[in-house]
Amino acid sequence: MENIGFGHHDHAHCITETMQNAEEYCRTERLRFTPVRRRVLELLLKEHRALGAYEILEFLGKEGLGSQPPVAYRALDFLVQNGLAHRIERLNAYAACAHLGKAHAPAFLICKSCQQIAELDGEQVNVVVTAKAESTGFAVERIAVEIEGVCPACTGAGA
Amino acid sequence: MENIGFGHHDHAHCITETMQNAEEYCRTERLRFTPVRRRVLELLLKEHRALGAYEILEFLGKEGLGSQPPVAYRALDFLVQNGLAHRIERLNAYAACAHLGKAHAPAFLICKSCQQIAELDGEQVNVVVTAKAESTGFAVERIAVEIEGVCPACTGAGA
DNA sequence: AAAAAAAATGTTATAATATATCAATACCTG
DNA sequence: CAGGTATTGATATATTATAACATTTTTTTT
Repeated sequence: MENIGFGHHDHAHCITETMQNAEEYCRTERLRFTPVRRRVLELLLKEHRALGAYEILEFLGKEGLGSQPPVAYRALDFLVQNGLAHRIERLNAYAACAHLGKAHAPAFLICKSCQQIAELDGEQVNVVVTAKAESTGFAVERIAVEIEGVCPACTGAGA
Repeated sequence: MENIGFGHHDHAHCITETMQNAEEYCRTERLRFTPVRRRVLELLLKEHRALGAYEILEFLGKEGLGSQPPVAYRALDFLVQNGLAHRIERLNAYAACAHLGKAHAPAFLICKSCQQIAELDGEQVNVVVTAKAESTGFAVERIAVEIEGVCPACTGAGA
């Protein structure tokens, strides 16, 4: 798995490609990629950072796609449920998944300064942690690894 | 570091010992271990699970120690800040630290069924994650590892 | 194609979690 | 004990999230 970092990249391309992957993924999985759901994923990709449900709702409202909290929460639940987005517990916020569809073990880098988040490959961590946990008889279902700090760009900028 | 698990233990002893350690820790660090702060830590130890701020506030209210949210949040902030308790992001809740005072890298096991939490030694995970993160130029400040699943007791009970 | 079932959306209301602000009090420290 | 700092008290409000039920859309079955 490739680590998606904080570096510069072809953002327009990363959006269209991920959206295409999402379209295809939903088609093959027979999931309904409805307008609201599609738009929420697009917003997450476009902003390229973790967005709160109410931030998303604000965008949706402006675009006539709904203005009540459940609209945003339902779309986000759908995306998270199907691995198209992740919930960042630390921030009570949501970010587009950087490795669409593939089962993976994300570890998140959260920049305190610019709120951007990056997704590291947490597979190794996952293995270690699972072994440890299961040796105690605990049945692991979900692992969240969230790393708070300052990204390279913000460190450089003196933040 | 010893892993604190879900097994049976001498709970009264674990409370008094941890409280004593906390008292001493605060004395040597010149921290003010005020009645509210002391009581909140006691409650976390007594319940032996993650408690929400408002659950704690309810206890405090009954005991005349304050009834407004900031009372609970301030005490919890103090405990977390000084390593006497941890915040469990996944639950928006708080748990007493099982390894008082020592710098450590906790990883939490969260039982979906009984809400008890256990603290694993996350040192190994910490090292792996920190190396990975810092190789991207990210300055790590805080790592949260939270593992959701079902504890041995609840698995046995068919939960 | 019509009927039935399932999934998604619209809408209202409210619950749960958290913080800002400012006044009052307690407690160190010189 | 005067002055500064940390803590607590109290009010208000912000932020995040869900329950519940009506309506509409889509899919499946007949």
